[in-house]
Amino acid sequence: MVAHRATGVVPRLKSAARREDILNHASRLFLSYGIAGTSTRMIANAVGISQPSLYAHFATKEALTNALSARAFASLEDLIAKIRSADIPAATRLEAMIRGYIRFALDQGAAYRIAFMLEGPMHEDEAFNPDILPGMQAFAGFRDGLALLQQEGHLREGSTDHLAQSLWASTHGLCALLLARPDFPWGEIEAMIDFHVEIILAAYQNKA
Amino acid sequence: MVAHRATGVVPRLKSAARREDILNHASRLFLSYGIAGTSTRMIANAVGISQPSLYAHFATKEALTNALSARAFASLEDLIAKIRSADIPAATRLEAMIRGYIRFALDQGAAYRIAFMLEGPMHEDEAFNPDILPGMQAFAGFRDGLALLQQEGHLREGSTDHLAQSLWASTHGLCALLLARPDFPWGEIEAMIDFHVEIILAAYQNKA
DNA sequence: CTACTAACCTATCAGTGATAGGATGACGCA
DNA sequence: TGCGTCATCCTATCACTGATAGGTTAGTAG
Repeated sequence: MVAHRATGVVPRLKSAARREDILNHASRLFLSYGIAGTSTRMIANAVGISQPSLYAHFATKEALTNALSARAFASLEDLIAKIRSADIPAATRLEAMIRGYIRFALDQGAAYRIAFMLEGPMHEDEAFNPDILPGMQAFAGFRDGLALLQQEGHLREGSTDHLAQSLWASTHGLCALLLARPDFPWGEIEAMIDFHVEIILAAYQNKA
Repeated sequence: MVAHRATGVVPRLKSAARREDILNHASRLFLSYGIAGTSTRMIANAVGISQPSLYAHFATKEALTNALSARAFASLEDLIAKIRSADIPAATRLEAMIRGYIRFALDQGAAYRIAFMLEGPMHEDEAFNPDILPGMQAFAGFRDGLALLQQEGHLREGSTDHLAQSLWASTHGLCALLLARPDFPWGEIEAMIDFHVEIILAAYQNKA
């Protein structure tokens, strides 16, 4: 763990490269030990720099976690955009989006947690945290995709906002529980996901 | 905040009473400052005892939060049991359970978070945490209620376990998002809840 | 060769959860 | 009444956390 520093082998890096380096190590540590269970010293040690050096790149530990979340959600946004414009039948596009979302949440557990499962602001009138924006943008893409499906008649009628939020909630619920309670007796997880997706599709899709 | 200690007014209490006292203050503080944002010293100060004295009642801070969760979930279990045996038409019992669940989650936000939203064990093979059991028992009651409804023909067919977990996920999803992201532009929250409940009922209820 | 700047360091801070070991007060029993 | 016993509660302290202050070093432009 101290290999780098002991041998003084760590090269000085341009700020941007070092920043990516930090994010990569932090991401790996968060997955192993959780966010609260990973200290800034652990991250710095893994990178091979001193703990205060982290603060040249991120103002706080929270900023670091938010940056990590932002990076991951940029890829979710890509994923959703790709599915929206993909050459697949509109009828199966909703399923692709839902399955893509679930896969992303389980794969990028740490990032997903940061964006949607951490303790939020305590008072509703608090300032909106702009670092959370990437998650919100991904959701906006999701919503727009639904709006399009609705226009094409593949989504049930009703307020698109309500539908998007409700569908989001139903999908998020499974992701959140699987991430928060992996020790729950879920049975076969893939089967559970299939079951849930099927019910969601039946509930939100237009079967006309 | 230091009123008690400064005046030496705090009486010695029998262990059980002091324990309840601690839980009550901790619950209030958790709601205001979050779990991570509430230190053991804040709790001790509010109660009017020294910080180490907490450890006579709870082995760790986590044990305290778990106890708080357990206490709250006992009341959720009561609520569900009450609804199950209540003199209401079987057709509306599902809706009552879902709405009761949502109301509980939003009212007892801190307890709900502890049971279902905190960082769980990192490795699936880790020992099952018995302090989480109350939440699991409440879920078991929920599941049994669904099994009964299914027998009576008010729930769609299929694996009761899958149905319970899926319905749980859908309901939990909304609760979790509302708790984690109160700053999201939800619009009118009550309307959102109504909308979601309606969709859930249509998806899981047997309309025969 | 010098001056500047970004990268990086050591030393230290207040605050955290948790532990060790001593003081105090109530209650049962002689 | 006096004496032990034991639960309650304390002060002092631990290792560790996130964060800050201020000095050092390496690369680079002139």
